[in-house]
Amino acid sequence: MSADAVTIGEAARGTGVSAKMIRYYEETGLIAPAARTASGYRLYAESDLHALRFVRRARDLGFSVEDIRALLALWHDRARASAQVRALALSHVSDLRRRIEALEGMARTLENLAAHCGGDARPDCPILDDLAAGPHSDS
Amino acid sequence: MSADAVTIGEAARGTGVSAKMIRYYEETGLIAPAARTASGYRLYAESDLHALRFVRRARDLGFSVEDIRALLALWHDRARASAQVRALALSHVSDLRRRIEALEGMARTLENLAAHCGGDARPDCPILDDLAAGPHSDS
DNA sequence: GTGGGGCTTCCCATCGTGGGAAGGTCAAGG
DNA sequence: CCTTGACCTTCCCACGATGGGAAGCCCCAC
Repeated sequence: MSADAVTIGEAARGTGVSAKMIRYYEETGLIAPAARTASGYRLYAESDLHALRFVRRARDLGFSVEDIRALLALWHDRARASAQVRALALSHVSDLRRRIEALEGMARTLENLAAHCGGDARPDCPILDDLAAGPHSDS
Repeated sequence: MSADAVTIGEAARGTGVSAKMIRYYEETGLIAPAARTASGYRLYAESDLHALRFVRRARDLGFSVEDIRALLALWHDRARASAQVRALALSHVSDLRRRIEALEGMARTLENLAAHCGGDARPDCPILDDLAAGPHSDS
């Protein structure tokens, strides 16, 4: 099995989580307080790095830190029901889908407006006109 | 022509921008400082409400306050070239598309994982396994 | 003239992240 | 043994956009 404990900098390099964020996660109780050397340096064992990679991956998947707290609890709970994990993931998916729809609507509206905007040196621009006209349902 | 100046509360109700945000926009120079009554109350004329609705609409379209600053400048500039507006809008669209793609990737990955997760009471769950396995390119 | 609602400013919190200062530690090289 | 430089520690501040709330003034209707 691999190496012993490493310092925070190596942990950061090895997990893709910045040292700053590792301390933050510890401070907010997302991860357990790290072991310390006699002089106060934090030490990370392989299992700690594993947890950090878990957090990193979940952040990459767009989970909030609070969601990750729940996921980690389920992860550490050997008797967890997969239904809970699945529900959490699917709830997050629908959240993602909602955000995607919102962004899609914005993008479509702007593309429509831009399509009718000459893009030349004339000052007529339906984009500004639309903005000035106030909110309405997009096409 | 319509009414005279209104107070910040009425402006908020009339534009959908909270009083708090109106003050913030003024403080950060996004909108011009409002006129004041003798006793210090802010007063908003129809043209101010127009600008606030412009900001509101642009926020709804996902523009950052900094982007809106540029849009407002172009709006106020009667000799603006529509090309600039169009470029700003399209650049924002590609930003939106990038964010959509990122969210889409997350959603797809999670849906794949959830599809292989029993969702029953057994503790086997590929979602947690994947998170624990660290980052990899999604399927 | 009093009560209640609206306005003012000021400070604080959020969420996740980064920057930087002031100071202790450690390992390598002279 | 001492210096140097890279690393670590804690602490505070900042972002962007928004909301909450306190303390205090103002205005209108009764």
